[in-house]
Amino acid sequence: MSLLPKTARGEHSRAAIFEAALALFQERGYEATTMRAIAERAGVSLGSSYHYFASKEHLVLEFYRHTHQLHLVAIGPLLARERDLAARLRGVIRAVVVTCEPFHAFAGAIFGTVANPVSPLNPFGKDSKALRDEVIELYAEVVKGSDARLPDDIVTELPTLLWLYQMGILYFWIFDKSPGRLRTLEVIDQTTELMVRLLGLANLPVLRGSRKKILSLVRSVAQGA
Amino acid sequence: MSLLPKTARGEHSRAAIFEAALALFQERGYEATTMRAIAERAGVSLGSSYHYFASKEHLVLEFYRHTHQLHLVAIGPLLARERDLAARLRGVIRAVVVTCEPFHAFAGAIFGTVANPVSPLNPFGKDSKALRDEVIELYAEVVKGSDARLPDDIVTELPTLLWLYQMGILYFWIFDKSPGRLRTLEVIDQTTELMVRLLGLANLPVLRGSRKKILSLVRSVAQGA
DNA sequence: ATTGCAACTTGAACGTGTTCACTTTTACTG
DNA sequence: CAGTAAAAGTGAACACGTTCAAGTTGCAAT
Repeated sequence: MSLLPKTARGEHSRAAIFEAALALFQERGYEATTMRAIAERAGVSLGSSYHYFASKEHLVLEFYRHTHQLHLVAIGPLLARERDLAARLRGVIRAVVVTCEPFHAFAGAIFGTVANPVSPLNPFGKDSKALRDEVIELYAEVVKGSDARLPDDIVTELPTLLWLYQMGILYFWIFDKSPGRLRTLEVIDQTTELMVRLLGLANLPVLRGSRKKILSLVRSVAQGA
Repeated sequence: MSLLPKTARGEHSRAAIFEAALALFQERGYEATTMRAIAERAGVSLGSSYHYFASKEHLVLEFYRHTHQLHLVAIGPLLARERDLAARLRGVIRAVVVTCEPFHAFAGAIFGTVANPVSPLNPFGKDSKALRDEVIELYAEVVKGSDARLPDDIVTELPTLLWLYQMGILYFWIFDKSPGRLRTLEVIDQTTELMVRLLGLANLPVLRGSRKKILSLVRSVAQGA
């Protein structure tokens, strides 16, 4: 049972535990970091860690919230200034990998847990719903704040698709060993441009039938999860 | 260190361990099955299990090989008879989920391990290369054996894309709680039809530019992994 | 038959994440 | 201030996956 602290002392402990975990994850990697080491560095007992975080995996969930906040801060100016959809998308997704760069070394170990349908961290699950909705809402903002004219049915489903797209990019980024993670940045530039191009074609007569089918499919799949 | 058996006795032990693991995974699920329980049911010691399988996860890799064999047997007649690409695709992918149906209950627990970039089971990794190549080769056969006329550049990249598509379907299938897994079958029918339709459109002038870009992107991504 | 050696087998021991019955501290009430 | 209940904290104990040094088996060569 993971509890929110109700006293100043509790808040301090919880923060110390998370900070110790984050530091150790970066120093040694996720698996080499033991709960005992985290507790020791945080200056609390092993049992106390479990008072605030239900499991080692839940520390990772907190890590996601943390990077999401960093991401939001990083893209604030861009979203306020830029109106072109392709540029907004490119900037936001680029900011994701830039924000996560300091954690690249242990991100791989974490992704497995996240993709695990059984894990409490799995993006389609209950524990991560709040954060998921926040991220999807962010992409709704990316679309709505642009000057692109898109059909309503697309506007409805696009944020969820962009959320999935972001996860795909992160998965690629994890494997990316190129210097400065340049390959990932290239892929981001190409895919965002391509997506916006295809969105522009969505009203072509030959494609309208497919578009309806695709959107109906997307709705059906999104609802299932 | 996981070793292949060199004597009849060794083969018997290895088979017994795998069969015990498979049975227990089905009865209790992946995580509730302990290596001790597997060893006990197989009639060997705990240490012997590790003589043939480097880890609990490697038992899952063997499980993949097993289901792949079942899948190959199941689709043999279809591939020999049917020439229509959409029908071949639909049949092959449907056969995947039908073959895996008996293992649905514990498939979820396994997928996390598979998606984990750090795990030896991760599909892009070394240990699973042989099996991955086999599956991609299967989809090459699905495409080549059809009467569809596709541009060479597409024929080259399509098998890998279909392999990825199959994994996507399996991920959806894991979450599917509908009776008889009907939703998954529906999604398969819709997506295969859609894909073949889009492949037919790939030569349209408006799309040719995008197609080149998409294929170049696919090549770049596939090579990265 | 004896030897030698590789294949095979064993289970105690290690470090891990997690649990839980218990103690200590904190904050509030009368 | 005393009392008390909630919050915070503790560490021994548990079951697990994994390792390893030592043991046993079977067979080919001498």
